[in-house]
Amino acid sequence: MNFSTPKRADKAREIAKAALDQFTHMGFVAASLEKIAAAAGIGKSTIYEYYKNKDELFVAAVEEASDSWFKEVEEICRQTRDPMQRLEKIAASFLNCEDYPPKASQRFYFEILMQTITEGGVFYKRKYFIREVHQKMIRAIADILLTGVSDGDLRPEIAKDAEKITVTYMAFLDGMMLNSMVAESYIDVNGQIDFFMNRLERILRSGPNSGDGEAPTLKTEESTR
Amino acid sequence: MNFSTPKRADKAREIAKAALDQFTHMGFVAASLEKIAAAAGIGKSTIYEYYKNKDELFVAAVEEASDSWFKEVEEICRQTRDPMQRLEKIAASFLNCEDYPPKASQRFYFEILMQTITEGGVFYKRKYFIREVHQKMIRAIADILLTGVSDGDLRPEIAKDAEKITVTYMAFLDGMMLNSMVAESYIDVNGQIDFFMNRLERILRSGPNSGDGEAPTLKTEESTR
DNA sequence: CGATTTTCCGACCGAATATTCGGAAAAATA
DNA sequence: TATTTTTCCGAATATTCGGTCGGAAAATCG
Repeated sequence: MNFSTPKRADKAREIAKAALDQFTHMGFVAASLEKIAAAAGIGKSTIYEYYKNKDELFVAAVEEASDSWFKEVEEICRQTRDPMQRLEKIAASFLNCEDYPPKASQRFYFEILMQTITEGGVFYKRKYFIREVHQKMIRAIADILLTGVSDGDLRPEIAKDAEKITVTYMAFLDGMMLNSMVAESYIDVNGQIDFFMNRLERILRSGPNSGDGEAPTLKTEESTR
Repeated sequence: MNFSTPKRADKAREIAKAALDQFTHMGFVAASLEKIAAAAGIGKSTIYEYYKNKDELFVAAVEEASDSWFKEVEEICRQTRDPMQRLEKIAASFLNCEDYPPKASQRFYFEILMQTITEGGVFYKRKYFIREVHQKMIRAIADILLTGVSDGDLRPEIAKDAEKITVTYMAFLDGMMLNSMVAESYIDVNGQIDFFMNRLERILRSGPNSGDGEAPTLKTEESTR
């Protein structure tokens, strides 16, 4: 649509934010345009002045969310230089370990994935859009690893596996996110993250003996709980 | 409902299977009762003779699916004794590495999770149901690890971490499943699994220092390329 | 101020879809 | 065979929702 004037653009973003909020709390289908309009304090048909249809609105909401994700990663990287600490902080923020009850952002993340996966989903025929974001995420994480290597904080040998490690790390986060939502009552999510990050650190970190091999520096497992 | 007579029970399962098929291919919302009925070769309202409503039907479909998952794990454990091989086979079957195009079972798996996570989802107020299945899955995998330890195939020290390792393994599988559906074009899923399983093996397997000779199927990383 | 453009929205529309209902068809029973 | 019970389903119901339309209200312009 036409966002030429700044006023229009502002209003469009306002609507997108309200939409993001609704999508996040109730999912794409359940978040009806009526509810979104009500949340934005406008009439339903006004939405159509700014977005062609519900799908476009969802796209705008996704952009809103992904922007804030990358901003958060940037912020974390600004606050701490150590690569492992960065990864830990990103994991924590991704899994929202503190403010538990909401868990809203995770749900939205899965909504996006579902819309990409399911036939007829908003992104099913626009995978390129989600892939772009996804690849950008991978690159952001891989960069942390590579910077860690060139800074001498991580083993140099891992550079060639940076992407594989990144994908593994992200897959773990995705999976734990699911678990945390289904099984929060009997799975110690933070403990699991500690456990994983601990193992990961042994693989990545430049140890006293940088020799590859199994069972490197023994570390107390007690730190996980 | 009343499944007293065997005939009724059979028919109910037949309907549940047709429903599972539809849910799997189109998701909970898109799989209308009309389509399900058509797939089952019955009239739409006949479904209501066997299930109170769509939600109940979904529950039945989930039971159908989880049964077959556990049967598959059992079968894998019957076919191979080595714990790492078991885990690899389960991962492969979970991620459906061979018959790719369908990817249907994964989508159903996520449908279940979404129905558990999203407000108003079928399982949102029945998490206990999904948790039971989930915990049973964890137990099944953890058992493989513990059996591996007591058979001397895996390090004895890992026994106390069996559950944490299991959850990590499953979280990775869940996450990779998502990735495989979104990013199949630029992520080498099988390579990632090999990579993860390889690292896992180094942690779990009784090393050369335990006198047991080194792992028979130790892979080089090159095997992924 | 009057005219024109832009922004807004209430009311409506059509398409789905879950669920109900009444009775037909079939099966069981006597 | 006659009757009762069970199984089935076509048609109707109610509701929800995405999207359209025509015109009111507000802003902009000359």
